[in-house]
Amino acid sequence: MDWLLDKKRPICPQICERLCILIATEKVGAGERLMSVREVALQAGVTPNTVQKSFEQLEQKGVIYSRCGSGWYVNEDIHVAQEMMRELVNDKTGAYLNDMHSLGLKDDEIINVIKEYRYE
Amino acid sequence: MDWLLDKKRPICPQICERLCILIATEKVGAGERLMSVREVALQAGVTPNTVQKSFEQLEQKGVIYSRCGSGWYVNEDIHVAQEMMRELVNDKTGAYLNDMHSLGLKDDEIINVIKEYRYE
Amino acid sequence: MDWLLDKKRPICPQICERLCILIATEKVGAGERLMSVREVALQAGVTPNTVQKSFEQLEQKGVIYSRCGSGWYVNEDIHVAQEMMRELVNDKTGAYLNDMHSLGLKDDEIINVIKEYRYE
Amino acid sequence: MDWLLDKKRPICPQICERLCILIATEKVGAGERLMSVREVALQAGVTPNTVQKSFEQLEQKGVIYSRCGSGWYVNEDIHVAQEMMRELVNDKTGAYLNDMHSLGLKDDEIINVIKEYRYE
DNA sequence: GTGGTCTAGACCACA
DNA sequence: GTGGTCTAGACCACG
Repeated sequence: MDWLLDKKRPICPQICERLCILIATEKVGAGERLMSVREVALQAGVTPNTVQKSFEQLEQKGVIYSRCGSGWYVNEDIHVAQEMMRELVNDKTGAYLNDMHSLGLKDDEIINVIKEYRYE
Repeated sequence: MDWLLDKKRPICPQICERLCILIATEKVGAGERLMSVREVALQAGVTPNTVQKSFEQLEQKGVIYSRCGSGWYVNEDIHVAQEMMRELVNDKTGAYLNDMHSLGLKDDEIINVIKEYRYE
Repeated sequence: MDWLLDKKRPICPQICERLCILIATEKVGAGERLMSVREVALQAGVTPNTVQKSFEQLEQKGVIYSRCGSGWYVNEDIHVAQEMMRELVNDKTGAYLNDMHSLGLKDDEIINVIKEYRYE
Repeated sequence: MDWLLDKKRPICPQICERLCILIATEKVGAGERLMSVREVALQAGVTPNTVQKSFEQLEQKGVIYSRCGSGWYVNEDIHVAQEMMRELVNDKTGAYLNDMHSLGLKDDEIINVIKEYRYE
């Protein structure tokens, strides 16, 4: 699995988002066990500490839960994860459009910018 | 003028951006005098200290310059400001596309999301 | 029998406590045979491994003993179990009073809270 | 201020509780600034890291909020803090009574145990 | 000075 | 092996 973290931005929420996608898209099914904190940390190249924080945040939102000594498991109800994903898309899009408007771009110009965007 | 600052993010660069837009879009023309540090601070609801820092950063990039005892003025050449704006658009678009890809959306889905976005 | 385990806390000591209560309150009499490891594991919804460990800990404290190939039996002297129970009561009460004091309650207020507690 | 932390239990929730009491009892009024993370850390004799975590948990519950570079402030609505305190008392009492019942004690016996409890 | 984030590494108890 | 908690210390940008 690619984690492709953007090191310029806080890592913790990025991990949260990635895990959330795995769950919302049922790559890891309801009730199933997620990768361990240490495993994710190794793959993503960050410290277990940061990953732990991400897991805890998702737990607190009701997306996953932990069984001590055994691992982290996806909540039976994945509705929360899916709703969270929808909100993320909406929030980020809203913020982006806001920024673009502040920068003086009209809606059709924004779409052009996106279509013509060249990835490095 | 609305400053609409996001209190969760660093204030200083946000002020820079806003001033940059004013200049690049010629709301304040080349050679003209900008609002005073105090005026901006009052409008934006931040400390003059922060605004001062923003002005200095723009000066250092060659967008504006100060005349002792008189205030801050837009550089005759607004090319730099316009280039900065283009970079802003590009950076923000890149970050946004990155986020959306992380969230599992393909390019055409992203455009759909934007087209269907409902402003509140 | 309800095992009602708190999945947020270590399972092993919880099993120990429950077994200890059964013995101290003579629900299972001195010299009698306890449920099998597997039976307990099934009822409580944990792995036999964990239950086995609990039995061993109780054995080591002299509360029960195993007869090879036959199962686990309550010790003739249930004094140890009763002493353990008394300690449990004391420890839990101490922790509870500590918590309440931390939350700013005085001794008489604590007793009122308990008297007025409504079970759901 | 005494923090009187019980080093046998997790420190983080203890800090949360203490801060919550300060707010619920209006020792620190609505809108006021709390002690800094570092200050609490020094007083309580723990690392700033742990205190930071506590503050973040209270923020997430809507009890306090942070102003970057300035400090942590009590939310205008202290209702949340007061409700949180009530819940803490209730939850801990419920858990305690549950435990005591499991240990075979009746309500009046429990009150006797508390009245006769000797602090070390 | 402040909060925010992360690293590195330790220790514990549970499975 | 796993999660859970904490320490120690670093770096950054904001006020």
